Amino acid sequence: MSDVNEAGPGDATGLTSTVVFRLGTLGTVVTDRFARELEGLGLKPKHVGLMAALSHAAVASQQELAARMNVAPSLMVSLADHLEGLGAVRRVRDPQDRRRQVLTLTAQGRGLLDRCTSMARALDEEIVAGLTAKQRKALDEALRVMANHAGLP
Amino acid sequence: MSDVNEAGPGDATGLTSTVVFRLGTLGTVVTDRFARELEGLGLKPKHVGLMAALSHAAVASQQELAARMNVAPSLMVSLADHLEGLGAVRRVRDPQDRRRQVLTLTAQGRGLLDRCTSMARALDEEIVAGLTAKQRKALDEALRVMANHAGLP
DNA sequence: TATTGTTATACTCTATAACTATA
DNA sequence: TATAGTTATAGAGTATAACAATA
Repeated sequence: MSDVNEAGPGDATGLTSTVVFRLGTLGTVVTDRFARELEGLGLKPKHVGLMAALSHAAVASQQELAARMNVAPSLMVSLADHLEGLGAVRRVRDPQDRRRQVLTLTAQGRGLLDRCTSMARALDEEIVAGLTAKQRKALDEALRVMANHAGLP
Repeated sequence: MSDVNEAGPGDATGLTSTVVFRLGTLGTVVTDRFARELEGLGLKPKHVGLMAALSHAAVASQQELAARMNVAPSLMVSLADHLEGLGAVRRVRDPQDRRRQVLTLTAQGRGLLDRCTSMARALDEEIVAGLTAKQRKALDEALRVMANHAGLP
């Protein structure tokens, strides 16, 4: 009887062949790579995530956004501070409830997000370089379904 | 003319539909989830990654393993310390070169890795719950190709 | 009193640099 | 002198807790 842990690379049954392991490792290298490219814009992946969230939900309070992104409210403050400093978002007090800071993406912010999206698309090409058109489509669909299943945007 | 950033959720052209964004976000939530399950075993994902690396390359020095896992040698020390404390790995000085610490996975370590692999497989089921058998197969293949392309195990 | 945002603080992870021993 | 491993230190990232303003 063969020991599952004696398998070599390309291993069909070991830990490294699980979706958990592969999504985890690929996610890390891909995000690190994206982060390096973003450095030139003075941004980190979380800043881009916030801009993307704002582009979907036109306006939102910091608390709402923090909840949606699964980060602490205190972190949302520094993300918003940074983007406000770049002129990418505007903070306005909600007149109905002056405790709330409502964030909106500025035209400049949209432009910045567009540039980040272009960078991500270029990176996508590298990542899926070894896949056929059919496989890329299948991957896109699978990722979309899994993200949706996990409550992600 | 429509603005690409005005798209709503389910967005086909925005940042959130890129492979970069989806692999990144899914990777994070999946790894966090795995990490929570590992807590009961006193392990973190990196410890499991080291055991998996050892199960593939029967024996290896700490430096070799650090290079393979893309971590600093100093981090390898603490990972090995922890696993040695659990009886999962054995450290032996290479008699040929007494500077080298050669790590090997013990029988107990193999058992522990098996348990982690089972946990990962169970998690896999949840992650791909929304996919058909055909889609799961396509996903597996795509992940395998991309990991290989990125130089990952 | 409860809630939003902010600030202060601490914790986790990991890398870099200094050090020890072997070569 | 150079290298493997270790230890000491420092930085990034993020959360928790204390605080201020508003409800």
